[in-house]
Amino acid sequence: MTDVRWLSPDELQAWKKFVAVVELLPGVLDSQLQRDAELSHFEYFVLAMLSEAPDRTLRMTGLASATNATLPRLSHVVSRLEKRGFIERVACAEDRRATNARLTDAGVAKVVETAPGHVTTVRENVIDPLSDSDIADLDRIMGRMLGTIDPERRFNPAVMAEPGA
Amino acid sequence: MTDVRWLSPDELQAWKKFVAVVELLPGVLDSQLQRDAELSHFEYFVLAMLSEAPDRTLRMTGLASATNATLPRLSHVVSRLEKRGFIERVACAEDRRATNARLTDAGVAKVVETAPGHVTTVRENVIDPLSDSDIADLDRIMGRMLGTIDPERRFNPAVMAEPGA
DNA sequence: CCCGATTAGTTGTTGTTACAACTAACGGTA
DNA sequence: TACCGTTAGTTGTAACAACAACTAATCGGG
Repeated sequence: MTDVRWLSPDELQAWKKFVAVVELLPGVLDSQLQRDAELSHFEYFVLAMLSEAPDRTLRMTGLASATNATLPRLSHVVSRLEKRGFIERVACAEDRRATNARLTDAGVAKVVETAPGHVTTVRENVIDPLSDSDIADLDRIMGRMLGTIDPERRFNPAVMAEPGA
Repeated sequence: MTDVRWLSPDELQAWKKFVAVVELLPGVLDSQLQRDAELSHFEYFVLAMLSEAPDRTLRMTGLASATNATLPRLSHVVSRLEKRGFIERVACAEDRRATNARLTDAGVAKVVETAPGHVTTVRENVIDPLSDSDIADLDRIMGRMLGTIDPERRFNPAVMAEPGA
C-alpha cells in the first residue's frame, strides 16, 4: 500500500490528456452518428463488422467478441437492429444452439450511406490533426497498450487478415 | 458524398488499434475501481478533482466542466456520493443560484485509500508498456487531438498549473 | 442411451446516463 | 423597482448497459 510508484510529471501530463481524449471521443463519434444516421457508435460498429464478414454473417458469440460486447448486450442491440430491418437472425445449421446474425440488404445500404460521414468525423477529429509520423507513433503506442489490455487479441487484428493463421 | 477521403492502410491500422483501446480502457479502469472501492471511474474522477481544488470545494458548473459531465449527470452523481458521505453540498455565499460541492473528510480518506490501486492500474495498462519517448509521443499526439475535440480546453490543462495565467 | 456439465443465447431487473422541463436567482435597462 | 433575458442547478422520463436467472442444445463419460 505504501510502495506505490506515482506518476512522474511527464507521465501525469500525458495521462491526463489521454484520459481526456478517451472521455471525449466516444461522445463525438456518437453524436455525429446519432444525428446523421440515428445509430449509436456501437450499433454502427456492429453493422460494420458484419459488412466485412464472409457472407455478411457472424455467430452471436463471434460478433460479441469482435465488438467487445457481452452477449446480453449484443442480443439486445441485435434485436433493435433486427426490428429496424438491418439485421436478420438465422438459425445455425451445424450447431442448433447457435444463432447467426446476418446483415440484410437494407443493412448493407445503411452502412454504405453512413460510412462517409463517419470516416469524415474520424478524419477531422483524429487523423488529420496528426502528421504521418504521428500516425506511426500512434499505431506503435496503441499496439503496446493492447498487448496488456487485450492479451487475447480479440480486437488487435494482427493476424486477422490471414485466412490460414 | 462521393468525394470522401478514405483512410490509407496505415491510417486505418492505427485507427483500429486506437478505437480498440478507447473501447477497452474504460472497462479496465471501471472494474478495478468498482471491485476495490465500489466507485465508477467517473465517480473517482469527481472525488479526485475535488481533492485537488482549493478548500476541496468547487462550483457544480466548474466541476462539471472539469470532468466533462453535463450538469444533470453531475447533479445525480453528486447526490449519490453525498448519500454515501463523501461529498457535501454547501450553498454559495456570493451567488445564491450556485451550489458548491465540497469533499468531506470521509471523501478525502476515500481518495487517499483508493488512489494507490488506481495508479497501479493506470501504470500496468497504460504507462509501463511505454518507453520514455513513447510517453512524449503520446503527450504530443493527444494534445493535437484535443485541439480539435476540445477547443475550449476544458480538459487540456495547458496553463492550469499556473495560478496567475 | 442417458445423465451431468458446459456452451449459446435470450429475457427480466436494476442502475446509470441523456434529454427536456422546470425553479430559482442574477443583471441590465427603462 | 419592475421586467426580461440569461445563468445555475435540480428533477422526472425514457433509453441503454450490466448482471443474474433462465432455456435449450451439445458434449463426454458410464
